[in-house]
Amino acid sequence: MTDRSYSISELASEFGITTRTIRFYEEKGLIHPRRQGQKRVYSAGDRVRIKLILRGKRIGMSLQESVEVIDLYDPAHNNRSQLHSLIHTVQDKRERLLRQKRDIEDMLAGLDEVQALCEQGLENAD
Amino acid sequence: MTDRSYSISELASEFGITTRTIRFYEEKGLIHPRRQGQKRVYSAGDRVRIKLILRGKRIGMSLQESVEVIDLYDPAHNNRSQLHSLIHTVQDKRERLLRQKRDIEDMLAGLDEVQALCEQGLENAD
DNA sequence: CCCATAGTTTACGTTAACGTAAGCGTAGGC
DNA sequence: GCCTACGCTTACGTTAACGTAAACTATGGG
Repeated sequence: MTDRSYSISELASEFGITTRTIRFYEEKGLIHPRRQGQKRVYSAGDRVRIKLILRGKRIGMSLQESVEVIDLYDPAHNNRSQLHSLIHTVQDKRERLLRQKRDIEDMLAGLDEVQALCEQGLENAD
Repeated sequence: MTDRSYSISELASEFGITTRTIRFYEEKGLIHPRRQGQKRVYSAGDRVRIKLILRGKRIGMSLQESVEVIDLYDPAHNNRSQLHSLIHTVQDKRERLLRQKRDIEDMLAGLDEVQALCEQGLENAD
């Protein structure tokens, strides 16, 4: 069920992006769909990678940065020779994410205030 | 105390950006420092605006989007004729921020797993 | 007096992340 | 047999957000 495959336009419409974008991601080495003749065929894994890339984009990561994070999950990178530096990388990412989370919470608090002022303004306008 | 003024290089070094960046923000209409002769003089308010712009950048907002949010706090925009659309805008921003927050939390959870695997790998390597 | 420091303007260069257009192949339906 | 939909490659265009360089001004110190 999870091993079905997808066409490029199928994924494009699912994620609300263009086929050009998907080909661009391949051009940049972010995904590696296999081929049937000329045509690209995407696996469930390819689909997840795209999903994760888009998640990264939503929180302001560059494509390269997203892939960097995604590849952390890849066991291939888990050769013990680099486990320590990997942990360090993870720690860096975590700190940046926590800061972003604080930034977002601050901004949400600001929006709360604005909204309160708005509603107050509406009441007084009666 | 909060009404002191700042030179361009002072703010640049405080925020870890270049003077070019600050002038660029002015060029784009994001800030409007006053002048003493030729020289730009920044108020505490200008400083806060820059700070907020950089906060927006950290969470992946464009400069225009940041200013849009910052201007929500500006009472000048609070003419009741547009209070409803303002509330709508606030609601939109809020939803996007909440989604970003979820994205970040998901990613943090992923990092937790990676780290756990790393530490496990280090133990087994003994 | 001269130099170093900090500031200014103008203008061309650069990178990321696609958009857009041209020109072509191919498989299915009427 | 031809059209339509979908896909492919190649290549130039575009926008945001600055970087970088050149050439000039102002000023305080030694």
